[in-house]
Amino acid sequence: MSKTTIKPTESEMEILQVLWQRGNCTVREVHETLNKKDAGYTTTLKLMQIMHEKGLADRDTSAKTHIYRALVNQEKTQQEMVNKMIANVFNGSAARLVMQALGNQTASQEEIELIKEYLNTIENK
Amino acid sequence: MSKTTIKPTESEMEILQVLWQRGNCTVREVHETLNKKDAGYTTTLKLMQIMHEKGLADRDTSAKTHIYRALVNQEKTQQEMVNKMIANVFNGSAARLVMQALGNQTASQEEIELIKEYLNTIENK
DNA sequence: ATTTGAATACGAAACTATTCGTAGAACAGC
DNA sequence: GCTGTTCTACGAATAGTTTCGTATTCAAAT
Repeated sequence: MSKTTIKPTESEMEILQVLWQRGNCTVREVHETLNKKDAGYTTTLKLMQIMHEKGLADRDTSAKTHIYRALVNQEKTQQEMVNKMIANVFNGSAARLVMQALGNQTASQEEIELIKEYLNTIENK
Repeated sequence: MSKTTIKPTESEMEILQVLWQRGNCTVREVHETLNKKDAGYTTTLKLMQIMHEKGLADRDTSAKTHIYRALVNQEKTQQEMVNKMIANVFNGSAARLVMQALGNQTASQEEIELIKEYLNTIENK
């Protein structure tokens, strides 16, 4: 069995989203993408250094300004977090989570169509 | 605007699930329902006392053994946590979360049927 | 009434996460 | 070469979470 799964913290997740979306990034780029009023630059730097220590991110230190990239897979990480939430918040019922997710304002008509197509896909096999 | 939403911690969520399922509970009942090998009784007690301080739970202290009940609504809390996850992990896309949730082993055939019905329901209005 | 067992209260330790101050290195422009 | 800016490194302060040890209270049973 491989090493126990690393669960990113909330701050780490925010940074991972930027890295997943934009690929290789400097600390400055990440920091400005998530422009939180509260946190300073060195906070973002520190967090990304910790992510490197934990194995969540890799970095190229050949130049003065380091380039970071995500080391964990986006789908796999999302899958793990959803599973954890199903177990921890929805008592093991994926259906309940889905319905809560679709019942809110963030689920648009197009998204619902996407999901229906997807349901057909997984049902036909 | 009401007071800022309280986000339960992971341990608090475990306890809330018991309170939601079983209604009124003593600390002993909660502790034995989630029989974690690691945590002692006073740990559960302390957590539930903190939940009371935070307003997550109410308690009846008229008898020696206190009776706790959840003060936060299950659906509302789940909704908030799903929304947070959509924002924080799925970049705002409810559809992506749903697909990840349905793509794993915890989604059974019956659950998928439930969801299809639900989709028809919300589409017909 | 004394003992025993179970409950609460409380504080502190251990751990984790987040934030920032400060120092020093690298570099660009003058 | 200096000067100022940008970057990394590092340690420490702060905050939040989880854990448990210990003291005390309460009540039931002997």
